[in-house]
Amino acid sequence: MQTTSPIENKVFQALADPSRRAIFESLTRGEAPVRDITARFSISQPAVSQHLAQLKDAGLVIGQKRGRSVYYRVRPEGLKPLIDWIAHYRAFWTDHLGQLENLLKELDP
Amino acid sequence: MQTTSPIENKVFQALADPSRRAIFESLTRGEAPVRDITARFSISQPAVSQHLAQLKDAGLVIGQKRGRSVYYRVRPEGLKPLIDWIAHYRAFWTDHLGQLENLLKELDP
DNA sequence: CCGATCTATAAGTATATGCTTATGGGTTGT
DNA sequence: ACAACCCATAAGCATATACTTATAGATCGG
Repeated sequence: MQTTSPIENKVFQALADPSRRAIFESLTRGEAPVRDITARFSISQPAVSQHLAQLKDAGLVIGQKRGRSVYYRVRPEGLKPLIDWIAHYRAFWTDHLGQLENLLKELDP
Repeated sequence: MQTTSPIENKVFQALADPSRRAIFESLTRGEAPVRDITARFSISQPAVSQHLAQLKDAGLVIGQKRGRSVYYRVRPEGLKPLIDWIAHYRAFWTDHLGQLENLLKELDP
């Protein structure tokens, strides 16, 4: 609609799909080749590759080719746009309700 | 795909659309009736109402009828699922890279 | 070298999504 | 009461999206 950075868009959109979130979350347990990721879910390997491509384009994961496998792992910095987006309204939250302050304590106790 | 709470899904999906993020962000400036929100963007009033309905269903905004207007405002607690989702992996972030710690300092300085 | 394995990409399809115009219900001012 | 206003909802449409199967390129084991 207007002033939204492309990367921010990509991150939000990548995480909007439950399958991609599940894949992303599963990579939290550690890097894994595509075949292993595929085995964890009930969708086809191409579907997984397509999701990974989108996560990668959003900067949320990276893939490293080793032999005939491609190992994917999470890129924590990829979440920065998401965190920045929330942080952008910190002043508002605290001024109006102070609710976020409590929530943030859960994050950084 | 699997174990994703419905509300979490709704929040992520609601924020995935740039128009809805823009509307949500504009409500950060304060409550506003639908007509005012509509005036801020270049989409029709029904489109705005549909976006607001989805944001409301996700718990991100609430609407209050006053006269013939409906004033919408942000519901900060609505972002909790988003923050919880990030926080859920805090241990992972800090254990592996410690990157998120720095990011969090931006949030709660 | 050859068959098997691993992954990405192409092509096709069904559904979801975001928008539009049309309309109806509710509220206000005259 | 009536016209104007505000909003939500219905219906329709064009595009986006998430999946499938088919396939080709790359790599490994025997």
